[in-house]
Amino acid sequence: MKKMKTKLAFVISKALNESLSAQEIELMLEKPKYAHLGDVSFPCFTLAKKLKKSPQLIANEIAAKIQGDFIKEVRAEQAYVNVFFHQLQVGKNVIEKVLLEKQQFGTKGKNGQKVVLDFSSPNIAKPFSMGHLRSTVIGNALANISEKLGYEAIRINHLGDWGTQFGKLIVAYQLWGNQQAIEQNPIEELLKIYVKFHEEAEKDASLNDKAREAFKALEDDNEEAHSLWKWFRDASLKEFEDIYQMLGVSFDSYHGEAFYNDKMGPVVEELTNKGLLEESDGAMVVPLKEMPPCLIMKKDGATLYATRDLAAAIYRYKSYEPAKIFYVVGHEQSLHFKQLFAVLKKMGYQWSENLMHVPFGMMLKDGKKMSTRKGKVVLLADVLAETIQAARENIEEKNPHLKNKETVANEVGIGAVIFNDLKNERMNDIEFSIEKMVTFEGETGPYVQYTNARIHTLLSKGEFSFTDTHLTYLDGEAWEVIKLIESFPHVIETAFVQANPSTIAKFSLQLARSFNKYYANTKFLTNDELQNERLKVAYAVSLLLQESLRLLGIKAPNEM
RNA sequence: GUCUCAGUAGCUCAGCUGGAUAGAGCAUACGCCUUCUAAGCGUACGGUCGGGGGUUCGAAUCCCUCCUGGGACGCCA
Repeated sequence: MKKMKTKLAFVISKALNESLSAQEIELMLEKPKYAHLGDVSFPCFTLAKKLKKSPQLIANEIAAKIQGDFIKEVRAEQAYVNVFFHQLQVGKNVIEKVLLEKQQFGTKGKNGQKVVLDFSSPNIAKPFSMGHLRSTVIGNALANISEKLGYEAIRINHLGDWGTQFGKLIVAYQLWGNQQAIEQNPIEELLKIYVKFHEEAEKDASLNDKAREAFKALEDDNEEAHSLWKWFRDASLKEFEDIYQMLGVSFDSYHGEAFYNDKMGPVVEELTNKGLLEESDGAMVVPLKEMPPCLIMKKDGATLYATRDLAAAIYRYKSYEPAKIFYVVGHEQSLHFKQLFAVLKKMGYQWSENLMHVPFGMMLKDGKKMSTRKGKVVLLADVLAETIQAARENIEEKNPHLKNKETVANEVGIGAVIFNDLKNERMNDIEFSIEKMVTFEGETGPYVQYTNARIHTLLSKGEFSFTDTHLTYLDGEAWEVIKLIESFPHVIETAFVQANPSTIAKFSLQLARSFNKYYANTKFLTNDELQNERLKVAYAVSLLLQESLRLLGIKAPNEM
């Protein structure tokens, strides 16, 4: 099935005796601002210069020449050629395609290429806050989108599992740690002794020296230090797993920072051999054009963040040979990634061009960055508990006889949180608001889920089944719905190209809204020959709503 | 200071590879459940698209400049 725009562009190109190619024309086609002006329009301003005629005249001439079985009417209005499609004809094509392909609509065949996604990446022994949600849900959605478009997605959780804080944790544990408490509540307890360490270190500076020693021991592979580190890591990870399970997120690799400890030496060596390193104030750096130099080694010879990321990029490229690597990491690290990619390029790695930083805005509280220290951190687990509770209350109030109440409450509550995040333009900062998240009206995840659930009721009450995929009738009010359905494959591709899942969230809202409008004014269960035709459209809508939600990592209950 | 992101309705945001009359949701007011889930639908109210220049037949959209706010800028990650 060709896109309607593509078909129309072809016809217009012919009308112009192919003085412009169909591809060129397709780029010029636009969606009229108002529905009464048609489905697609072709502005003739630019042609006016070329043909030395008034745009109105050109519009008239083109309008007179174009026709096709899918075109119902063509009007020249001012400088525009406004085209109205034959609604049933288009609807027939689109619905048939969706009914046949179901959730595979818009899916592309496997292309044999891999996409590596580095996302979520929380720090060990620190709470999983609302701040970590963004990377997690954006990365997960991008992975799903990549798979839909034929890529194999490799999901990597680049854990923050190394660094001097582990020296502090080890010392703190040896002084005040309680094994049982940590087993039961790892992150809370570890955070507690971590905070205590900082308080005590204010009074007794020798603690910091001890922490340095402990970290040194850890780096030297001291057995006790290592086993403590591993224990902290495992225990934290176990707790993160609960969150990931709620969010429906999984990973192919948990190789965090520690994994690259033994892989940085060769990178430094390679940089040296390639003559890229320079000494600067005692540190080793790679100077870069038009940006600050990239620090590779501290004056004490220790490696840095950038060194680790270089090692990771090279390792990942060698292991997977991916077509793309996405780094779903906050915007505040944009410079770091620019430097990282530039250094790889200087090292002669052509593939550095396939690395893409996918930045996003911050989660703010009271207009400011959330900070663990200032007690401004909001735990994701707490937020999810609240939204699930809100979903429970809604169910009790609105649909008390629902089966699987608890499952649905989870799906709705969690979906609300994920959707609330993904509907936003990636780069925008988001002001944290629990009130907004427990509101299930308007532009929210539950609104989309609810629309889908109502369609399921329609389908089951109407005993919908289709023996043929042919659509024989279409309500005028369903036209906007049909046009949206047609655009779905394009929406997915845009989301991928722009690495922006919000495109899909916005699409799902539009589709739900336009269906609800249709639904509000149309009786579906009429027990006549039209019932099944209307249900075909409704079914197609529900398939796309479910698929959109799935791509975003959100469940779509049949009832709620 | 340099770089970067943002500034659109009371609030939260969409629209930004330039196009016809500026779009949603929330909030407010008023309607619509004796028939498909009211977590829904409708009507009304609401705008110097941060300011000023420029490019263009045409600018919320592109360029310059200024203002405001966030972030990043060598030995943290």
